[in-house]
Amino acid sequence: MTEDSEPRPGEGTLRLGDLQLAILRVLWSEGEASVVRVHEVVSAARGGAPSTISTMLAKMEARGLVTRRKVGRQFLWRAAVAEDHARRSMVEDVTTRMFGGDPLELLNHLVRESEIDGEDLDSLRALIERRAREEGAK
Amino acid sequence: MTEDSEPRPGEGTLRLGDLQLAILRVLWSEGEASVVRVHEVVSAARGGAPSTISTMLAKMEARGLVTRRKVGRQFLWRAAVAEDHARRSMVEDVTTRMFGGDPLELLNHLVRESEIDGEDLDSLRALIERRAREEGAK
DNA sequence: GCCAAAATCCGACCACGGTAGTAGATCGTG
DNA sequence: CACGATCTACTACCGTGGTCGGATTTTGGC
Repeated sequence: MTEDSEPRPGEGTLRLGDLQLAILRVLWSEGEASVVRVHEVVSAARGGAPSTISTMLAKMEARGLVTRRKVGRQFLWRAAVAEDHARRSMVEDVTTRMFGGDPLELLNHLVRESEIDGEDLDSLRALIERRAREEGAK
Repeated sequence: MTEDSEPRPGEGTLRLGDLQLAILRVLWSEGEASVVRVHEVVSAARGGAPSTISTMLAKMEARGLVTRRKVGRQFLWRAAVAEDHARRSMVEDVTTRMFGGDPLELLNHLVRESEIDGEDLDSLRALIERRAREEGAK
């Protein structure tokens, strides 16, 4: 048991800040990226110095959100949490915090409050039918 | 124009911490409540000293999230943001951050990933039909 | 009128996201 | 070999959520 002592980020709700999310998005879409590369993409949308990215990446590594690997004179960074996991976690968070933990309530809210046109309604119907079939066949 | 100089909390996405949300929940459900009353309810679920509630309430007043009114020897606090507004804002936030701002993507995610049984599927269908009627009659 | 109880206010801390300046290490090239 | 270009690491700050202890104010009762 020499490894595996870092706290896995799977437990508990992971809360990501804006910068963290922006960094993760680059990592998710590119697989691996250097600080310079991440900065290139992130700064285009929101500005900031390279050292800001570097510092944040270090903090995120400490929390087990990313890993790094030395290649030549630089590091290549990689996300340690899947985009899907982040999405799931964030949706679960808002569900718990604002809808008593009931996803159906959130669904209800979305259908009522969102800007949805007839076409969207159709694809939503299709979605439900697909899910109903899976449910029936289980 | 002697009043109305506090920044209205309607602009921008309002991000609420756990304690803030817990406090607001009490205020939403009771209309008005004293620090002691809020503490009574909140501490039951998560502990904490009365002064913690008091301090947080003060910070929240500075941000325009709550208002207060003197009654006898104590203050009665009242939420300045509607529960509905908070819900909408939080859902919009996660939609923007994780689903490219497209509510339909979030809907999709929920139908795919949530624990939903046949009955839920039925009420969801009803929801959509109702919305479709409104949409058609507009 | 005075005191104990009740409630509030004030100042202090910690954790963490975000931001960056600057120093240190490394490498390619003239 | 030395120098400038790259990259990374270190340190320091600010804002804000969260947490209190303790001082202060207000009151009701004796």
